[in-house]
Amino acid sequence: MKKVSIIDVAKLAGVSVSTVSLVLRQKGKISDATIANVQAAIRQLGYVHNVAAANLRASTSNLIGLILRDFSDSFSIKVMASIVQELEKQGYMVFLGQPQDEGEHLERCLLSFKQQGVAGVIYLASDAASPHLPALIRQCPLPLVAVSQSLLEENGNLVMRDNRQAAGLAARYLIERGHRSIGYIGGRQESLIRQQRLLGLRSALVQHGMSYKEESAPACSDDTRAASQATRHFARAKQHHHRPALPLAGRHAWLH
DNA sequence: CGCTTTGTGCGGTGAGAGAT
DNA sequence: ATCTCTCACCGCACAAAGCG
Repeated sequence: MKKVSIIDVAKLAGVSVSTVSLVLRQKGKISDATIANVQAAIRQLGYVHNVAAANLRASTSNLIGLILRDFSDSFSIKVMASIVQELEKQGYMVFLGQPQDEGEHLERCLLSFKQQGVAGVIYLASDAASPHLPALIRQCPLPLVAVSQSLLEENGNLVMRDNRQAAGLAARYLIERGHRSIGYIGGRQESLIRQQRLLGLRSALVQHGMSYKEESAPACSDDTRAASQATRHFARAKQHHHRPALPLAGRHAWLH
């Protein structure tokens, strides 16, 4: 059971291999009759276009190396899913790498990408405490796009989320609706996302003549339970703090 | 004999030539 | 002008040939 090649198709269709190649890629001017002929031969033989060989000849690659730093981060997973979907649409295949650290593991990961001849690398950063990419990524000679949930102080191709602006927008939204006691819940203390959002919150509050208090922004780990516990705790403390006569509902709000 | 150089095949593509 | 074909080549592995 020999593998079917473009030569077999050409023989069966009674044309040359280059004509088959042109039909496969829908290039050049090929008569409808020949196209139908070739396609019938392809169907009959069950031929499958060998993209690896095509890439070899054309010195191209349809492989993209995707590095996902944090598999437990649901946001990164969603970003990855979208990336894979879009790349597949454009005829690319994704190689997934999950280095355990930013040193030796990452180096091995990049090496295997190079060995596979990837066209480029997409780096999905984790919510690290550092606003910088790992040195190995920065020095990577392959075309690179870095995706981060927080702002990075880097040059190059970056896709980032502006947490500072987002928190500012959210805070302004609440202020415009009359809320005057605005808190922020979430993120571990050292989280860069948290720090950037607090900056946005603080500057929005200050702009509206309100003050930002440290105790209005309790930190907690990222999981839902921790967040809900922190929220309950926070709400209770708030109620305690104010006189019961104060209409709490509609006057207090917190970002999460 | 052991090392190095050269040739060939893998499955395709691209430029340019050839046939109608 | 259209359509199709010939030939060299991609990067690597493996085999055959060359050589001291």
